[in-house]
Amino acid sequence: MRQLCMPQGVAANELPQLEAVICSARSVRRGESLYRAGDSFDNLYAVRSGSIKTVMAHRDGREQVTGLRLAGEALGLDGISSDQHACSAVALEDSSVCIIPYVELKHLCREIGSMQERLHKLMGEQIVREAAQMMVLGSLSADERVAAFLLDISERNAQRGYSPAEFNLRMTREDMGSYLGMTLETVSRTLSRFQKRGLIDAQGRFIHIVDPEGLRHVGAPST
Amino acid sequence: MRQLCMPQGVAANELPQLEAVICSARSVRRGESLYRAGDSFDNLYAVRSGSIKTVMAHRDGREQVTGLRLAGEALGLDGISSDQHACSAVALEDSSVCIIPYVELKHLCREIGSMQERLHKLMGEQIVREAAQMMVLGSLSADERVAAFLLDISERNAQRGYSPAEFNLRMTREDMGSYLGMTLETVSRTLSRFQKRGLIDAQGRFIHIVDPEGLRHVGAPST
DNA sequence: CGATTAATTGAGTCCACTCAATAAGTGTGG
DNA sequence: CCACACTTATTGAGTGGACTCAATTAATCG
Repeated sequence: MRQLCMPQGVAANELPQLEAVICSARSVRRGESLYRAGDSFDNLYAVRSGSIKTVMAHRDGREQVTGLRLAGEALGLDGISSDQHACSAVALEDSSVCIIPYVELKHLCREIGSMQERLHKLMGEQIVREAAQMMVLGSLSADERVAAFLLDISERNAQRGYSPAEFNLRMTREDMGSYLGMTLETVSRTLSRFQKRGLIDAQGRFIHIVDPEGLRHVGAPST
Repeated sequence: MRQLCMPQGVAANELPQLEAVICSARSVRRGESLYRAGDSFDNLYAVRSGSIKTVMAHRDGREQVTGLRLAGEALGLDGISSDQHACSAVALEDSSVCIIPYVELKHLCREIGSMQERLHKLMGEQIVREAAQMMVLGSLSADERVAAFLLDISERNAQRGYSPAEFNLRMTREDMGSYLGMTLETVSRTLSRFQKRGLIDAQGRFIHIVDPEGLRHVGAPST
């Protein structure tokens, strides 16, 4: 648990203080919401096990997956700006999270510089990650989007000490399509094509990346 | 200047302390970069006058506009996560910015709770704004994207005390297209069509929003 | 095991793209 | 001030990539 909740960048001697703030854990069953858009914002979370998607809704009801959090990653920053969550967090599988009360974390950040630094970096990382996803949605072809997504998951798995080559995606083709701005059919076709080209080996939601370099060079729209 | 640099949420009696941190201002000529992707991150900025776009580059050189900052808005948060800026900031017109050294701001945030709160909200707002833009790029049709963009600018103008109905956009059709994930030709055609429908009155980069409610109801892809 | 949800694949359509040509700005120097 | 070069914007014609609709097939789960 020490490694999972707000992990990097906190000096070992400060861990007890952080643990004093992390009051508790909570489990979330598959399909259940950790929080919903509009809920009052009280806590940040760190995914302890499992995986969670964040979903944002448009006025007219259309929904889009705006993020995916794997074990070890932080969650809930969307509530800071307005004291209400801007999106919903839904478990993709039975998961558990650490609860980090924001008010207490704020106080801790005023006492401990490295905690302040860590929280700022966490927010900064999300800002950069979302900007990168804007590039994916705005500039890449369907093939490139799927390739970029697979490589992103692969990289994040590697960082967290799991296999970068094999993983269980847990989300449906529809979720993937929603996150990547395309239809579930196009996602499915693209994965099938990647498989035929020998780039991946997909059995439903279980993905084996055979040729990461190949994925990295999946062609641009036309040029 | 008091209203422009880190404006809302800072109590009046704390302003002198904030002003001690805002060391200086800087002007940026049209087309010039305030900072470039890869530059070391030292300062946050507040746009004092003019407007600035942020641009992110893909490995292969493709660029995309990821944000637009108007007078009164903050800039530079993309550098916090890695101590290097993740995108470039380019002036759309001759502009000036306040320079807020990050290290000093961090110290101030540890001393003054409302400053900490303000910085957190600033970052949280950017996170939510970017998530909303992901929705625009992933779920909306070309017409809806342009309408959403115009309404966003209109709203931000209103918040800053300018006219929500008339404004000079300053960016080219290409910049708009890049930001909205479409080609400059499609942007141009869409604006022309809006004009024929009596939704807007556009003279080049000068936009007059005639029927904001109409814009809000620009149709979905098919349904 | 049967019921339901998820994934694959095919056929045909359409929206936004590319390519291209013209028009309208913008700014600079003679 | 106008003429020139250059950038930006508009509009047209035709194409194509991702969409919709539809029909199976494969998983998943009570």
